[in-house]
Amino acid sequence: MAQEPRPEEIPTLDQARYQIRRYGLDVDPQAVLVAVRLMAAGARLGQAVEVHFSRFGLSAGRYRLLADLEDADGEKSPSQLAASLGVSRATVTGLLDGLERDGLVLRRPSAEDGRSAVVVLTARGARKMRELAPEHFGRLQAMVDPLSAEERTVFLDLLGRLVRGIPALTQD
Amino acid sequence: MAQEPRPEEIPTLDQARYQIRRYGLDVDPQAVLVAVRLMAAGARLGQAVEVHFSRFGLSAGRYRLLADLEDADGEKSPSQLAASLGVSRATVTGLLDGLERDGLVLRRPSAEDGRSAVVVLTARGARKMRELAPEHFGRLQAMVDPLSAEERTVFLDLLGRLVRGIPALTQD
DNA sequence: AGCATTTGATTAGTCTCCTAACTATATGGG
DNA sequence: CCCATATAGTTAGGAGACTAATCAAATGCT
Repeated sequence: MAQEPRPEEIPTLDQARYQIRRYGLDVDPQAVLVAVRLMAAGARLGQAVEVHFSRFGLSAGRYRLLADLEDADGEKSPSQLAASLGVSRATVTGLLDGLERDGLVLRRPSAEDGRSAVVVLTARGARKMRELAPEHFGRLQAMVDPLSAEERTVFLDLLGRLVRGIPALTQD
Repeated sequence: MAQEPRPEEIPTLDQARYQIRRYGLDVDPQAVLVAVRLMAAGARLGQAVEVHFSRFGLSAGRYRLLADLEDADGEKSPSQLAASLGVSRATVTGLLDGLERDGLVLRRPSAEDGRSAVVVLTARGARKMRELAPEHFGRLQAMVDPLSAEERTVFLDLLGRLVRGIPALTQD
C-alpha cells in the first residue's frame, strides 16, 4: 500500500534526487526541494487568495491596489501605485478599469502634471474595504495559526533570506 | 533621511499594523505579515522563474510538464499530467500545444483507450532537458545557498504547516 | 443489448500579468 | 527658445491559468 504523498509534500525529496542524479549533477537535493516547494506553495497560495477575494467581487490585485490607496489616504497616481504594488503600469491601468467600473475608485486628471492622473478611493470603495476587513484578516490569521509567535519570526527571517537569493535565478 | 525598506521587507509590519488598526480589529499583525510576505515572495519567485526559463525558450509550466514526463520515463496521458502538475486539463492542452509546436513532445493516440492520448518526450525534448539541467539546478542551489542545512529543514517544516493552513482562506 | 453516466481531451471565453509601441506632456541642454 | 529626451498613461497583443461547454469513447446498470 503505497503511502500517497500529501499535496503539501509535493514535490518529494526523492523526485528531486532522481532528477539531479539523472543528469549526474553535484547539487544538494534538499536545496532544490526548498526552491521547488516554495514555488509550489506560492502558486497554491496565489490561487487560494484569488478564490478568497472573489467572494467579495475582487481579485488579489484589485484588493492590493485598494489597500495601497487607503494607506496613502485615498489618493495616488497610477505610476506610484505600480511602483508600490510592484506591477507594471499597464497592469495598473487594467486594475483601475475594473475598479472604476465597479465604482470603487475614480480617476481625476492631476492639477500639477498634465500627463498624470490621480486615483481616488470612493466612499463605496472605502465601505467595501471596511466590510471585508474582518473576514479577510480573520482568515489570514487562521492560515498562520499553526505557527507559534517564535516560529513566525523564524519563518520571516528565513523567507527574507530566500527572497534575497531570488536574483540568483535571473542575473547575467 | 527615511530608510527605504528593501523589497524583501515589503510589506512592512507597520503597514500591517495600520491596516488592522484602521478597522479596529483584534488580529496579530505579525500573523498577517507572514501571510502577506509569503504571497509577495511567491509572486516574486514566480516572475523570476519565468524569466529564468525564458532563457531556454520554456516557461515554468512547460518545464514542469517535461520534468514530470521524464520522471514517468517519457510517456504519460494529458489527464495524468494535469493531476500530477496540479493544473486543469485545459491548461495541459495549452502547454502541450506549445511543446509539440517546438518539437519537444508529441501526442500519440492511446492503444488501450480510444479517448485518451499518450504524450511522448521526443529526443529533442530530452536533449533540451539535459542541456538546461546544470544551469537550472545550479541557480536553484545558489538561490537557497544563504540557508544552512538545518535552516532548510526548519523552513520546509514551517512552510509545510503554512501550506496546510491555506484551506482556511477558502473553506465554507 | 441498450441507454445513461462517466471520463478524456479540446474549445471558447475570462482573468491577471507581462512587454512593446504609441500619445501627450514636461523638462533641460545648447 | 527649441528640440531631444524622459515620463505618465493607455493600447495592443501574448502567455498561463481558470471554468464551462462540447464531443467522443468507455463503463455499467438493468
